[in-house]
Amino acid sequence: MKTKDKIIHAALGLFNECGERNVTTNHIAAHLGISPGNLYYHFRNKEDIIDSIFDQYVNYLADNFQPHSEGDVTLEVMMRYLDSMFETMWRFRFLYYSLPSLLSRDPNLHKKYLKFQEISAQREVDLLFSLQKNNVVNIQMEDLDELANSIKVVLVSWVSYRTTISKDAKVYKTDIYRGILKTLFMMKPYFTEQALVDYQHMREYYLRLATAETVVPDINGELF
Amino acid sequence: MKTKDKIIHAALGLFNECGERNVTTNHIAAHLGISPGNLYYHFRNKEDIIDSIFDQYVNYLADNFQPHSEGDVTLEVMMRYLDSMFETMWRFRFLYYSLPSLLSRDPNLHKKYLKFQEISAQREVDLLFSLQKNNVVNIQMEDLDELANSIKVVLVSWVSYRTTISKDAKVYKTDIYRGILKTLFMMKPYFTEQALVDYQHMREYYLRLATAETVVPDINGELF
DNA sequence: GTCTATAAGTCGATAGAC
DNA sequence: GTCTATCGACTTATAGAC
Repeated sequence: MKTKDKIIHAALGLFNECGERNVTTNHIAAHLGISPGNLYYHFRNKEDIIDSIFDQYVNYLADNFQPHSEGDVTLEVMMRYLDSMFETMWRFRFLYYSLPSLLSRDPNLHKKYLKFQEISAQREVDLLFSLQKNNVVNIQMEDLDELANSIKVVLVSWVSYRTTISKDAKVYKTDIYRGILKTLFMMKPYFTEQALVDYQHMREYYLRLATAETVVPDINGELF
Repeated sequence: MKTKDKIIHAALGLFNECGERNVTTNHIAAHLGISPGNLYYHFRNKEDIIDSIFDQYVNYLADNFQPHSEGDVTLEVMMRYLDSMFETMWRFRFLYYSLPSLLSRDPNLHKKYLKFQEISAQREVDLLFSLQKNNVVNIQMEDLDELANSIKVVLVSWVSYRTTISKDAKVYKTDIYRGILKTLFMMKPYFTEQALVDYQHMREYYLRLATAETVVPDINGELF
C-alpha cells in the first residue's frame, strides 16, 4: 500500500477510535512509524486528510448501494438500504461523532456534505414512495416527506446519540443494529397489515444482533 | 452582577455563538475586559466553567418545568413540556452542539448528564402514559417506551442536526419550532381522532412560528 | 479581587539535508 | 520520498505585585 493510502487508513482508524479532535498529525505519523514531515509531503494539512476520507466515504456508499431495481421494492429492499447506510456510518463513524464541529471548521467539506445529504434525502423519499406503490406502507402523501426526513434525522444522529448515552463514551457495532431497529419502529405505524408480519420477523432478526454479546473493539483489528 | 456570574454569563453567550471548542478562557476574559488571571481566580479551569453552566441548565429546566398537575394531561400540557425542553436547549444550545466531544473530555459531566437523561426519559414515558389515560393517544403498551425514546433521540439531536444542514452552520430560533413540529409529527400516528383536531391547530401554530422571518441573532442581544 | 507577565506545553506546518 | 530539526501561534494555567 502506498504511503498516502496508509495515512488515510491510519487516520480513519485513529479518528474512529479516539475522535478527530484528539488525533494530531503527529499521532498519525507516529502510529505509522513515519515522520511528520513525510506526512506533510503527502497532504497539505489535516483538513486535506479529512477531505480525502470523506471522498472515500461518498464513494464507499455509492459502491455499496445498489440503486433499487425497477422491480418490487419490498421491506427487505428498504432494510438492505438501511443496513448499508448504517454500515457505512459505522465504518466512518468519526464523521458523525462531532459533525457540527467538523463542518464548521471546513466550509468546503460542509458544501460537499450538504450536496450529499440532498441526494440521500431524495433517495429515501423515492424508497418510501416505492414501498407505498407496493402496498408495504400506507402513508398520506403530505406525510411522506416528513417521515423520510424524520428517519434521516435519526440516521445521521444515531452514532452521536449512542455515544452520549454510552458509559464509556464509545459506540459499538451492536449500537448500529439498534439504530436500524429504531428506524424500523418509526415506520411501524405506517405498515400495512401484511407488512406488519415481515416487520415482526425483521425486528426479531435485528434484536438478536443488537443484543448479541458486546465485543470490545480490538484496536489492531480496527486499524489493519 | 458578581464577576463569577459575569464569567458564566459571558461564557454561555460565547459558547452558544462560536462553539465551546473555539472559545478559550482568554477570549472570555477579553470579552469581559478582565484579565485571564482574574478569571482563574474564580474558576479552577475551563471545565469548571462548563460544569457551572451545566448546573444552571439543570436548575433552569427544573424551575421552568411544572410537574404535570394530577389533573387532565392534554396535548397542550405535552406541548408546554416540549416547549420548555426546546426552549432550554436553545438557551444552552452549545451543550448539544458537540455533546459527545464535551462528555468524553469530562467524565464527571458525563455522569451528571446520564443521571439527568434518565430522569427526563422517565418523565417523558410518564407524560405519554398520562396522554394515553386521557384518550389523547392510543399506543400499545409495548410501544410506549420506544416512542418516548424516539422522541428523546430527536430532541437531544435537534440542535446538532439543524446546525449541520444550515448553510452558515448556525441554528436560529425558528429551528427550535421546527423541532417541536418534528416531535409532534412523530406522535401523530398515535393520536386519537378527537386529538387529531388539536394536532392540526398546534401544527399550524408552530408552523407560523417556524416560518417567521429569520432574525439574525444580535450578539449583544444574546450576551447582555 | 484584580492585574501583569510568563512558564510550560501542544499543535500545525515548514525548511533543508539525505 | 523520507528524515531531522525547529518555528510560530495558540492555550492553559500560575506566580507574584498591587
